[in-house]
Amino acid sequence: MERVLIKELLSDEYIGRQVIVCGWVRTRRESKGFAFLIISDGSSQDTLQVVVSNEANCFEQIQKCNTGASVKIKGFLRESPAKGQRYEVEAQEIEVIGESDPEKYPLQKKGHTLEFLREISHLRARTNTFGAIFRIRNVLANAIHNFFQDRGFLWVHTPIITSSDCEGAGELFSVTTLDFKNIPKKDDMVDYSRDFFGKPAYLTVSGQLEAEFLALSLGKVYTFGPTFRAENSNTTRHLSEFWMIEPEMAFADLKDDMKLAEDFLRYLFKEVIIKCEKELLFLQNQYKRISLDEISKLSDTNFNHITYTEAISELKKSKENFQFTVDWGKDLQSEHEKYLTDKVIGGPVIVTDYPKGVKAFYMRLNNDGITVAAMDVLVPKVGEIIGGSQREERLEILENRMEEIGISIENLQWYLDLRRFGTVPHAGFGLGFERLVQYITGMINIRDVIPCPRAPGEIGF
RNA sequence: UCCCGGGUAGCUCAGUCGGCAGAGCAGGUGGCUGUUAACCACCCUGUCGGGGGUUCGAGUCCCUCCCCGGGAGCCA
Repeated sequence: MERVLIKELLSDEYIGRQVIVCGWVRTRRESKGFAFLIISDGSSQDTLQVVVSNEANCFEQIQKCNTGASVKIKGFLRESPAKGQRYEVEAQEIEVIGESDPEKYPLQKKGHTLEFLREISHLRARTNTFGAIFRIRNVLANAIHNFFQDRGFLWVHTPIITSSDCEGAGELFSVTTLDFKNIPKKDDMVDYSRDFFGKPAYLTVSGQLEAEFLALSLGKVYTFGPTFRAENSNTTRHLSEFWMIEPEMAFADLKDDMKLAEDFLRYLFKEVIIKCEKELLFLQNQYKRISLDEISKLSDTNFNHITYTEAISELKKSKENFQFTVDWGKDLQSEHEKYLTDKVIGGPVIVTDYPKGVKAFYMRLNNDGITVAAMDVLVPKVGEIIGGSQREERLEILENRMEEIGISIENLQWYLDLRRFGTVPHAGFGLGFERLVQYITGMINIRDVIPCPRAPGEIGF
């Protein structure tokens, strides 16, 4: 007899059939005549109620079915005579595969705070909340691939170890095999020629520059992989290791880029509603921070567009008492972004055409000479979820920008080659995967949407 | 890194003016019931984050360090 997942089991199809279910005990309720077990197996938001009659041979096994124990149960699926669940399994055989000492098992038959669960990351996926989050995370990851694959994008694998430290995307983690107790020096400086790669190496902060050369050969590509930032950021929306999706398209401008970003997000909202309705409903009821209706509405409506200049004028009009002054030329602060999404728009918004001074060197200079073809997708509560742009494809202008900002032209000759030989307009963006999951699940802290969060001082699991 | 708020039983938290260390939940035992985070009774549970100081006496006041949370900056 084959084992059946709870996800498949709870249906009329299995009524009256003998089945085997494996999982972990959530709770046990005992009485003289009956015992009830609640089992979860990770396949579904639903749990399974197992009824054990005191006349069954396996009744004595109940003593070992403490919270956390792993069990294999053989029995018949029945329609449940009591309220609270539609189906249940009437147990005939119970095998306790792995016991769990109730005095030591940290997960109790009660609610726990997210902070506490963060300290037991190796067990928290057994809870309703984290089960829901990680199933949603999986569905989104899969949907991301489907979206791009359906549209002819190639998944490309950009390096995790890089030598370029000039993207300005943040602080880098060094990668080295040098012996810290005996660091080779030359002229009082670290002699990297003796290091593994013969020069300094780092963990990647972005695969964009590599994605660009692949797009300028293959047409449409995307990356989906881990990214590392060594900033000492202690916030609810930063991780030191996170996953990023970076599509890049040749023969495309900012409008195409925006359209892609919008279609992309709408598709993901739609998919998660179709495939994770139970998970979303659970999170909605438990934390009251998301609404299925809202996500559903988002999956079907166009995003608002606003230029940076318009945004500044909206912010100046407002009577809000901002901590940071609003000035054309300065970057938008969190409080400004929140005001735009929550008060002005009331939903996600795409802000475009930022002053060149607040954006990266590779963004395409607009005809006005002072703004660049950039776009940020801002969402309520989380803030920036996507940052993208049309890239500067004109060699001379790009060189001038790099000089202006002080970026080594020498080290990026390969990047400039793309403008020397068959340059084309191209555009792309970066989506922070965890921020997407955070936005959709409504989790306050980004550390709760990734199995093993990496942040300053946090590398426990 | 900066600004706030915290750290007391396994978990969540109360602890007044400096004077015997508390509750709910969890756990254990017994009872009871097709039970639903069951219910009822009883029982068990402490490095009050670490170190130093003031005091007859410190969970409580002072200094210091560590850790956690929220906000900010940096960014996705």
